[in-house]
Amino acid sequence: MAQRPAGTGASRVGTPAQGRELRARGRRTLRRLLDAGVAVFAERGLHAARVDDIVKAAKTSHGTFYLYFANKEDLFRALAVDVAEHMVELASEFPAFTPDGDGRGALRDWLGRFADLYDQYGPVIRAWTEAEIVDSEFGRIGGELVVRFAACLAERIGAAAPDVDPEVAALAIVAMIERSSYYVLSRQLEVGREEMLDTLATVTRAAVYGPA
Amino acid sequence: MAQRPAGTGASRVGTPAQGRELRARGRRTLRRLLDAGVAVFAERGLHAARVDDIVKAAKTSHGTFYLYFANKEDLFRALAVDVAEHMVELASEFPAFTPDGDGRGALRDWLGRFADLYDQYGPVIRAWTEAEIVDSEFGRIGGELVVRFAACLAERIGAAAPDVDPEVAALAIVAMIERSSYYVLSRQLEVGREEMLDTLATVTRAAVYGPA
Amino acid sequence: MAQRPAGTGASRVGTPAQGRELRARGRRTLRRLLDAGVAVFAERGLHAARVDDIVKAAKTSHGTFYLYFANKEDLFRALAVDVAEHMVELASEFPAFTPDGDGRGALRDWLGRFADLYDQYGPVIRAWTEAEIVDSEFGRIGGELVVRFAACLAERIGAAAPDVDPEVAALAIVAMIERSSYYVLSRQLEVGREEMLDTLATVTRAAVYGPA
Amino acid sequence: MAQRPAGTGASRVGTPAQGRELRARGRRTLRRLLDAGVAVFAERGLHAARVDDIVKAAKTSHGTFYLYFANKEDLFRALAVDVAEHMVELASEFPAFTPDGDGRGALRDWLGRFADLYDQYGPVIRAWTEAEIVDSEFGRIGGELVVRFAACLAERIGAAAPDVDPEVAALAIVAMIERSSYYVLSRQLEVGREEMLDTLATVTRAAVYGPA
DNA sequence: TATGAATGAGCCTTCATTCAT
DNA sequence: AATGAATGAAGGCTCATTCAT
Repeated sequence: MAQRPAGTGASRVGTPAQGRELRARGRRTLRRLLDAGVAVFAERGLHAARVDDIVKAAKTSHGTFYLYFANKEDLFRALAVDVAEHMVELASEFPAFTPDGDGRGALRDWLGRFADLYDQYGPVIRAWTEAEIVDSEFGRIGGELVVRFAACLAERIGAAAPDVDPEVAALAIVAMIERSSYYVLSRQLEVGREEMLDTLATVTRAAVYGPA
Repeated sequence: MAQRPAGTGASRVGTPAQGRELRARGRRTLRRLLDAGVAVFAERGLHAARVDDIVKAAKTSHGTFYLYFANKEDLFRALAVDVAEHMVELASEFPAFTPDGDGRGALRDWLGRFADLYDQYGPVIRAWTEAEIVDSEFGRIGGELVVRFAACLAERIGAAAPDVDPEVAALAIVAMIERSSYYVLSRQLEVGREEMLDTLATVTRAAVYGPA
Repeated sequence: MAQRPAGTGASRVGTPAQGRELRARGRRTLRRLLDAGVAVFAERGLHAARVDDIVKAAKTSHGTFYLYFANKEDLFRALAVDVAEHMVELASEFPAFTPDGDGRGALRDWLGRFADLYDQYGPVIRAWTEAEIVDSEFGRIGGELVVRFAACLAERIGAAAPDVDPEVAALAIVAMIERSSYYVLSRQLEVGREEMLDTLATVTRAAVYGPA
Repeated sequence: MAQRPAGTGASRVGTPAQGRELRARGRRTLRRLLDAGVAVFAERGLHAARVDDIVKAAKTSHGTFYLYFANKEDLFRALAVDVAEHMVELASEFPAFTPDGDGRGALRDWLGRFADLYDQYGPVIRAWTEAEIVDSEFGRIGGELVVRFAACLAERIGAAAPDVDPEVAALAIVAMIERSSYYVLSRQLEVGREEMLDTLATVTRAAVYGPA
């Protein structure tokens, strides 16, 4: 998804200053850098990741890195924006809650898609939590995303469970889903994907509809 | 490295076994450093925190810092161990679930105490998530803590909700509580403490007992 | 650490196996650093020499230094290995002893070559004795060198003077030659080069052939 | 030997500023510090030796150290002066060379006494060579000592071997003896004391009297 | 478009020395 | 006479960023 031909509306991540057209070679280099970014942020976290690690992983040079990104944060932002779009899209497809069994199936499917996204972009998502120091730029990007994400859920919850604050409940549930995915990914919780999805579906649904 | 002094009973932090006894002055310095650590980790996070920030906050010198701690991580560990003990203690007091109204009140109280702990030590707790790179020492401390914490809940949940994997459910709930506290503390969620507690109590209870 | 470049034939220093090929500019920088190392170690000794002194002498920056060497010791090692090769080579050319006058001339020539080597690399050789704490790496390099150096002499001595332990005698003579060169270089002994060489030739020869 | 009662001509090492009388306790502390100095300089060398090492070895405190010595160098100087006196004394007893067998026996005895001294004070002697950077104070102390030491020999040699520069020859021989002792002490040369003494006696004698 | 090389501010850590009790 | 505690100037090393080719 993350292409860099400047000037096209399709582009999601941008070159630092100059918005130059990229030829095939440039596009390949850019892609290598983005992929390397995901890999290195995954392995070392945002702060510990060095530009040197990234260019080595991308098999390119420091000079080249700065041809494509203004700095390390710029690369992170590019990845983050990309993830954000995916997540917002996913959030907008959060299934409507209904008390019948169908609702549960749709919810489980949706959770499966979230897990897929997390598998792919987890490192970037996690790096946000590392950057959540309030006044930093990343913190804001991450924070806004979570809030936006939660807002989508809040709508559905508002209808289904009138006795809780929908915003808070939604955020709580997002937190639950995100962290659970994280624990599974980082092997802190030794449990299979399917079991996690089942449990999350059950618990999430219960949390919204509440006890009898 | 200068060893940290043996415990004095009053505090649990900064007191590994091998240390020498500290005089009153030394104890005061140690306390200033520990407090400064919490403050600085809160403000800047683990990586961004500089020893210089900490000694300035503690109104002492670099040399003195290294008299009490081997390095920044050592200070963090001291704080982390302290938090861990508090949290494990709190976890062991997680109220038994009962379907009547009493259960909800106890749960809300317990959540209140968790929120208090988070107010005090949130920075340290959060810094863990920053350090969760799997093979690092901190990651392990933090990971183990969460698991232990969740295990306490799992016991109760196992009895109350036989149709979910208690471990996963417990971890999911812990995640929800922790992250929610975090969002409130970091002002990413603009909501009052009481509302958060109410909502969390409702949702948590519902999550465990499920829909009618 | 940035690896040091592969050898270019012209020089043997700073050229471990694994390194990348250096361009002309890089080679010049490396050479400046090596030369600066000799100069600074000469002036201040191994311990007292600061990386800062070295980079100033080489007219380059700290960062650059660490591009070529892992640390001060690594630079020293590079120089030491270089010296060691020269010395071993020289040792292998130690003249065969014969009781006639010819032997003495060859010996004097050889001593002259040793003195030349000492003029050029004395600082490094001397720094070894500073590092001779037994279990350190340098100590070992230096120690092995002296032993190897002495072994070459021992062969000749074994034949010439059967009534002394050739190894010990060789080492004693090496010690004498090295220290004398050192005293002259460090101006602790105010004597001209030629006189020193004459005396050493006489004494060394006498030491081997012994009294009538 | 190294007592510190100020004001008595017998004293060889002195307290920094105040020349106060020492009671029994003080004398014991002083001795512990001096002994610790020898031990630590032996183990780590002059530069690498830390005051902290010394006070730990002496089972006393930093504060106490500075009660007895102005600084680390002052302690070293105290030890050095002490050694110097012993060495000069020994040098003055260097046996007169005579071509008969008796001379060899006396020489061997003398070398044995030198070896004893080296066993005891080797570390300090060696530390000199580490400090021989020309313009340092220690370098001067050490250098002068060697020169003085050599001068004693030079007198005898001048008579015995008129065809070499006696000063140079003496220095060369001193160098040989000192380094050989060093190599044996530091285990770089695996040879027994007796063999070393025999060989040194033979070689030294031969060096002076020359071949038949 | 790519890259090898250089830079230097910034941070961590050590250790000789001083101070207060 | 002794000591625990404090200090801060050095000095080592890293790494984001820039430059010249």
